Amino acid sequence: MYKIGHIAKQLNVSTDTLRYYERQGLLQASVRSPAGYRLYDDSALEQMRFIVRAKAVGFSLRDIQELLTIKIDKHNHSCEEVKSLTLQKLTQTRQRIEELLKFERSLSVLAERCCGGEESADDCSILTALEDVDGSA
Amino acid sequence: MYKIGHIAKQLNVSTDTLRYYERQGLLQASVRSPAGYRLYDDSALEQMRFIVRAKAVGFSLRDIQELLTIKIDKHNHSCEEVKSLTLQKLTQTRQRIEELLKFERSLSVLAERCCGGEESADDCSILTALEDVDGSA
DNA sequence: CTTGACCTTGAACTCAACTCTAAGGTTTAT
DNA sequence: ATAAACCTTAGAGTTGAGTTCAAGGTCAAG
Ligand SMILES: [Zn+2]
Ligand SMILES: [Zn+2]
Ligand SMILES: [Zn+2]
Ligand SMILES: [Zn+2]
Repeated sequence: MYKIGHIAKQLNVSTDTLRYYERQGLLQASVRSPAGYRLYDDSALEQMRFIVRAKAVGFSLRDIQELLTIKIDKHNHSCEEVKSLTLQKLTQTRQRIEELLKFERSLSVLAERCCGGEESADDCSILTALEDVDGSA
Repeated sequence: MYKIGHIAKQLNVSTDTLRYYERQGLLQASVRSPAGYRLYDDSALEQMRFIVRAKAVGFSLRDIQELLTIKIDKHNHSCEEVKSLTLQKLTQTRQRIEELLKFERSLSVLAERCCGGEESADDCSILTALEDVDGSA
């Protein structure tokens, strides 16, 4: 049985994060010590690893809750549900990437055109582009 | 002179957003009507357009504040400052894109391997990957 | 027997960019 | 004259993922 600080170090998260996940219903301590300390067993540690890995591939805590619900009772859930969550996250991620790529292209163009010199910004092409109706943003 | 609702419609933002921008120091109404209504002139409208365009290329409201400070007194600011803000934002954007691309690749791999069928999730490869230490995440 | 490292709680705070609510005043059209 | 469509304010709520705080209890070592 491990105390919260031990788990935190193992998984490189803060104890606050572990308590927060508990409040969010993601990970309960297995038992409490007589003094009220949270005590985690190996299966709790494994569950926390699952959470950390799911976060590392881009799932939100809410997604992870759903994944855990399925994982805990696999037999009454289907591959389809899991894949659907994954594809949904994939779609969201791609949309966000598209949006950021637009930003990236606009910002590159703006940066390329500006001389970046020490002289006054009176004729700065970046400001001009943002002012003009014809800013090629 | 335009009332807030007029500006809001023109620029496709909410009146709340305009009031919020005012609180944030981004855009003051030119004057107030006797009844206390905000009245904007064309230069205020232009400034709001600037803000909207800057947002559209990915600048945050805080960035935009800095840009406006420069824009309002171009003569005492340099191209270098403007370009620096732009490059900084570009770097941030690229970093975020990199992060999301990692998510995207991991999620694609997970999704590809899962059959997505209606049968139970007992052997779902996605769950397995997230459980196993060897999850190729 | 006390110091320091650990643990507990609830509540408030953070960031960003709004959005919403309540309770009211103004303008315009019919 | 009254209803619809505006506008005002201060302040609270939202989302997501935590972090920080205050005030205190516990445990091992020296
Ligand atoms: Zn220049
Ligand atoms: Zn420039
Ligand atoms: Zn399957
Ligand atoms: Zn599957």
